Amino acid sequence: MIDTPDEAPFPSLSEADALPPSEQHAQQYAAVRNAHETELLEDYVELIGDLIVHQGEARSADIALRMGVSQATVSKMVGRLKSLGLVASKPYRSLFLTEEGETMARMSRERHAIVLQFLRALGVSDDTARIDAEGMEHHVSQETLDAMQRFSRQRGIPD
Amino acid sequence: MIDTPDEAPFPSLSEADALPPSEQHAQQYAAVRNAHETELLEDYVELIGDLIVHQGEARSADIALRMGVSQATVSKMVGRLKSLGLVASKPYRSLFLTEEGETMARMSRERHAIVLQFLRALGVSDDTARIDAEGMEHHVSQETLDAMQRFSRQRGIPD
DNA sequence: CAATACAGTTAGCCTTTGCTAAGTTATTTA
DNA sequence: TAAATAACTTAGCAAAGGCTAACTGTATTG
Repeated sequence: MIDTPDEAPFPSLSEADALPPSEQHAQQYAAVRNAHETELLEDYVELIGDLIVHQGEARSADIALRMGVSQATVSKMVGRLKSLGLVASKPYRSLFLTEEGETMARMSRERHAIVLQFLRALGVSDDTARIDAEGMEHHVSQETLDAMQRFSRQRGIPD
Repeated sequence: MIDTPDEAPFPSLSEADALPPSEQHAQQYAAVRNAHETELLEDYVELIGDLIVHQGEARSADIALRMGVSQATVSKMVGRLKSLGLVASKPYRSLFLTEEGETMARMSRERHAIVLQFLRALGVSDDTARIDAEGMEHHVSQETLDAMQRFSRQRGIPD
């Protein structure tokens, strides 16, 4: 009896009822795996950009401190960022973003800001909003970002 | 931190937020790293639960198909889930959730449903909502979940 | 200007999560 | 029921992202 009961033809009211078609399902997970590949890179690049803006320079020790990670880990990661053409530096000196790195940093920062602002507008407390935004920002599509921005603009900050 | 915009309807994106204190900043990243450690486990457990409900049993081949991953990967992962006491099975037979696994599956499923419903209520298209929900669900705190649920209830699903 | 402290790098290890290829067990079917 | 097919497991590899310990370079300062 191989009658593998494939997907229900129509999605019912309560979503808990139907599994998406396998192929679509697989794509969802693939999208998440994909996001994971770039999100750490984006976090580093975003942080480096922020440090340059706010502290004048980006030093490995500060990155390690803020990321809550060892300096060795930062060193290795910076090597990866350099090999990807996102960061430039001379040995033992502080870090700079390439053109491409700048672009990534700007986009990350904007996305981060939109999500953070949105969560606050939704009525989430500041501390929680910061934590959740950090995790969510890499998994939010442009379409959802647009919806968030629309909502924040419309609602502003709740009373 | 300084400029939590309580008055400004929408703070401009170019306006650079000050950096949070290092310690708090590190905690944010730690929270994300922490979420990453459990989210794959949760995805597997949730999927296993869904397969049992919708197809009567959870087989490795189906999991591999739906996760978009090789069977070998599933086999290894299932070993981990078993060693964590979330899944039970006999060799070469299909999978079951332990009590603990059931609990995790239920919680994941609920969280997933809340996020998905919320995104739709926000006006995001179905396909996008599915993809984003899959990525976001593991990074959403209880406080934010509550806010999302409030919003969905209040606004309902737009037709 | 030498000693010390601080910052950055390198080497070597571990775990997780992927893969392919090859082997084992279960099921179907000729 | 034997052969073929499908499902599952195991072995061995790789890349990412952590770590500590040891080393090299830079900066301070007595």
